[in-house]
Amino acid sequence: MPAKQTPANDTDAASRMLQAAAGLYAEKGIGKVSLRELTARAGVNLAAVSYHFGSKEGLAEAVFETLSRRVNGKRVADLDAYLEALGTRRPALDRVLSIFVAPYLETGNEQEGVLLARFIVQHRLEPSALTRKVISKHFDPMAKRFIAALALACPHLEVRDISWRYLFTVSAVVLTLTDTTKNNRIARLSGGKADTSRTDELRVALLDFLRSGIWGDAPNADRGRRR
Amino acid sequence: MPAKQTPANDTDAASRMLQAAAGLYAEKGIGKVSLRELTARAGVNLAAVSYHFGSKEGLAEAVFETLSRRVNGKRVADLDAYLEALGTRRPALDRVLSIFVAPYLETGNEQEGVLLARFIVQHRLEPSALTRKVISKHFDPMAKRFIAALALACPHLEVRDISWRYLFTVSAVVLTLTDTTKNNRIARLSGGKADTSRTDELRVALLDFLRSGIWGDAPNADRGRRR
DNA sequence: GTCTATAGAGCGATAGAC
DNA sequence: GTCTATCGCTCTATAGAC
Repeated sequence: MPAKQTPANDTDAASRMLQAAAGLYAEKGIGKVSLRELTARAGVNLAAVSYHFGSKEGLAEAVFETLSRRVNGKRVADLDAYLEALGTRRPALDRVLSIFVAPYLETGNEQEGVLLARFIVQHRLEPSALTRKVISKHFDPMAKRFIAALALACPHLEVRDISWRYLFTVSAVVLTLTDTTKNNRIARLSGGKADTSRTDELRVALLDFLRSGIWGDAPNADRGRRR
Repeated sequence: MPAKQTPANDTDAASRMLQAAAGLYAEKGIGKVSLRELTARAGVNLAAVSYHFGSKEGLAEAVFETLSRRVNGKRVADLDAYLEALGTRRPALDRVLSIFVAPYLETGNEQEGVLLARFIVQHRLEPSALTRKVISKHFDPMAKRFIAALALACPHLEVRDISWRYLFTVSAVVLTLTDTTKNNRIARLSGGKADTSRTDELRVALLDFLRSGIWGDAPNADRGRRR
């Protein structure tokens, strides 16, 4: 048996369909991929989707179930490990946030971060039975863990404030991640001074913004305190 | 001629189509409205859209052209008036932000804020010729004005930082506004402590978050400064 | 000018041949 | 098991009757 470069999964029809679907979802949007286009890219027959996944929606469910389980499992595991290593000490806001945004910004996995962001945005724009199911199963429990961790990191805040700021954080992260092409909007507006396609700079700027926004220690307009 | 309760525009076929389109876009999403559904609600014939607007896309363009021109015109005018009244004094970050988020949160116009937010999110998720045109014509100039105003309000920041934080601000605002139903996600996650359907509380929480995030005066993880 | 009726294209799903 | 051929549906756009 000759040594193949690709593992068995890459040549398996079902795996090729999953890969093609993930790629097309990230590129074109989740609702804009037809079965004909998808099966052409995967190199399988039109009927293969129905045969292996039952329906078009079955394939999408498989893609997002797998992705969401893996990503959120890792986020919660990383958070657990960090909190456990701390013992009774207060977690650093910055570290909690880093763990939270990691899947969106991991270098080498840019496409996965974009796909994940697109999924959340799609759910907000047009929730479906599929997105609702995946969100409640794989995202809600993770979100509750992070809200609790943020509360530990910010003892001066009430749960109410933390909840609001978690919502704003998620919104800022995922919507920013939907525009990371070479000619993204903020690159145009800033003349290239800021550019979401430079992932490392994006991470630093994003974490700065989120840390300050969540911590909340800013001058109020009425008091007009200076730096 | 008997006195009618409704002005001429409300009974005009074109106006009824524009109103029906705006309502359906806000309720169901911009890409999910068929001509049959739209013309049924407007009480006109299926062919009326093509006749008055050329095509389905022509109608959408009319809706968003009008909305974007009016909303962003008002934002820029309000900003101008504020800056002019100040003379050479430094603008308050809070006031600049209030003017910026106003169209999204104005009470009485909730549906318009939602429609506006949906339009931006739709553009990020699946940019089209139509959204690109409206964004570059009606949003980009407004955005540049606000970035400049934020720079005046935050003299300790460079344009690069301001640009990043403007992007995060827009993202947080519009994506938050896409989930303001009675059973919104953050209401579920927080057990009702935070709830985007309570617009007044949302405004306060959002402006707090944005002001802190943009100003940037938060403890860094390494220094571990306390409140 | 306005509407009816339909053309024409693309879609997801599937029966049945192999 | 896999593929071809096709069904039935929905959509936008428009030609032509009124």
